[in-house]
Amino acid sequence: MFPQHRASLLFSLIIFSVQTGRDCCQKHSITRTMPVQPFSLISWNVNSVRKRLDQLIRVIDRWDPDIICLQELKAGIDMVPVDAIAAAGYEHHAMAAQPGYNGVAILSRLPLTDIETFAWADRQDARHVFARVASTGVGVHCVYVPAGGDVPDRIANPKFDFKLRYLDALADHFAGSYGFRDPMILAGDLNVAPLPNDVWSHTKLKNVITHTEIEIAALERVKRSLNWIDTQRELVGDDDPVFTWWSYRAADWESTNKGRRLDHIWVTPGLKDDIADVEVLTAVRHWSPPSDHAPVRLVLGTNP
Amino acid sequence: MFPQHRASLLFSLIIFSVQTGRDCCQKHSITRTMPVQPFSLISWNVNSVRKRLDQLIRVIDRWDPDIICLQELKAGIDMVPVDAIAAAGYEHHAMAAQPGYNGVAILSRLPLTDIETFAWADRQDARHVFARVASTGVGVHCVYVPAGGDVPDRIANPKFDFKLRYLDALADHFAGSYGFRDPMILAGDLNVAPLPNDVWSHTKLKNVITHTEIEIAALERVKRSLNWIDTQRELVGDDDPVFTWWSYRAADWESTNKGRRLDHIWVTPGLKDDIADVEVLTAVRHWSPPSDHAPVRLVLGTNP
DNA sequence: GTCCCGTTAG
DNA sequence: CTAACGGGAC
Repeated sequence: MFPQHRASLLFSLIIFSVQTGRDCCQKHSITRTMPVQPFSLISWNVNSVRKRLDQLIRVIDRWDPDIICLQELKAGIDMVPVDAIAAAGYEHHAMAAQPGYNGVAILSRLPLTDIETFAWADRQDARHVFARVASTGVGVHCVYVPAGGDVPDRIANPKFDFKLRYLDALADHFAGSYGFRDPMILAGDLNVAPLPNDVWSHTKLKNVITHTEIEIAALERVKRSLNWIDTQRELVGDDDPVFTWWSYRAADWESTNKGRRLDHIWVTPGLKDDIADVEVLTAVRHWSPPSDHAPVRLVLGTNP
Repeated sequence: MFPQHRASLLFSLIIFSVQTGRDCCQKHSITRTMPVQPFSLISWNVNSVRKRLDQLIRVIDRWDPDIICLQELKAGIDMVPVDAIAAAGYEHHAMAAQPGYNGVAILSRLPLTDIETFAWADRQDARHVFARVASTGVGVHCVYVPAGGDVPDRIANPKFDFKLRYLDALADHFAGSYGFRDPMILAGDLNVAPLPNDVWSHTKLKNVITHTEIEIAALERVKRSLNWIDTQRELVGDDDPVFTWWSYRAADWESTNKGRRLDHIWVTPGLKDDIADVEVLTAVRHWSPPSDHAPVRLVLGTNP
């Protein structure tokens, strides 16, 4: 069912620095890479890394990803079980943590460089961490976009306003700090289900947060900032429903299947042809005690 | 190690009503009983009946008591898992519950009568419930005496004052409402360790609540009210340490053994000769997740 | 240390 | 519904 891989990596075949030309103050030195062995990345909103530690180990045992992007750590930096994670083979990590809320981490079998954490839209939330895989230069953004509260109104609901400003800041950052040819992956809980088939009912959710027009437009701006490719839709097209999240409040979440696709893995255009597989690990949503999000797994293969 | 019994009961051999004579308004009709088969009762401060439900079932499976007295239910009446308890064979219960704190219950395989709940010392705490085993007339008091806070000073610490007033009210109730020949059992967390060998250090705990002189005197008054017999000390004497409680805050509670005997099972004088066995079920304190109290088990045998 | 509860957040 | 937190209690 699921292809099994040994720990692998993107080998750099052609390495050259690129200046985008649109920006005089390029932050990162950029590397063009070519995968010769499959490389896999799992993104998962764990809803508490402490409560989900056992399941994280199970995910590792079963899929053995090279990189894991976690969102909603919900633990202060000292409370994240880094020792158990390192013991499971992920000795390298880039993390932004805060007590109780938010928190993102990139876990890696291989050394990471250029680690940065970002706090957008005038709040110190731990929602965005970046790192490059040192050996290949591939950049990884792990992002947890604000949920946005209940009322889809910027003025009545400051959380919704924050969400939209967060997405705008993210778009500005990508447009201003990287080049189109920088090989990067963006993985995370983006808290927006942009397409009709990203929700169980396009009509019924038109006015509920995660599927409103204004959020979809804001996410589209982020996507355009670096011509990001939505790997899931690149592979399966837009015509089939794909969900990664099912509310806790429905006991029969699988039979009713009122899900949404809130978790995404994007790649920059240079990696588009390397997309070998993308899948939602729905099985994990059945494990106990569950996160409300299922992990998403991307496999990058050989570019012939 | 532990004698195993089938569900059993006290058969009434000689049944006659008794008037105490000291009180014109006797509340209960009284029955003199004689056990012909072993009868057992377990008293346990569970520190949340919800968190300890699995362990309660294990206790039942292993010791099969006729009556179970629970303290610190810590659940509102609708939150107590009575269905699971009934499924385990205890279809009859007398309960006083309140959300969050306190809460006592008498669980029984056999029908109960004369159920009463009491709230002493001007507070509506759920700390005392009474019932009679219908078939035998033996009365059972399940009591959770207030802990009393940290400072052993009636004036500085209202909780300590409440504890002492609670014990006084309890003594008055027993003296005023029952006769010496009424066969009754008092089981519960009395939150007092009266004897030197009821604590790990008589000297070090002389001024800590549960072992102060004034509490011991107050408990002694309760004991005298009906000439209650302390079954544990009746059987083992006063010279050996016996503990039923070990603080959560010591990880190595068993090796250091800094315990106290806070949980007691008393009987009225008529049942004294029936005491067959009393034991602290220390094994249960090892189960996970533990209560800080171990259950106490009383067996009443045949009176020849 | 463990548990309840209300609050905040999702 | 699930989770973290802070406060109170033991």
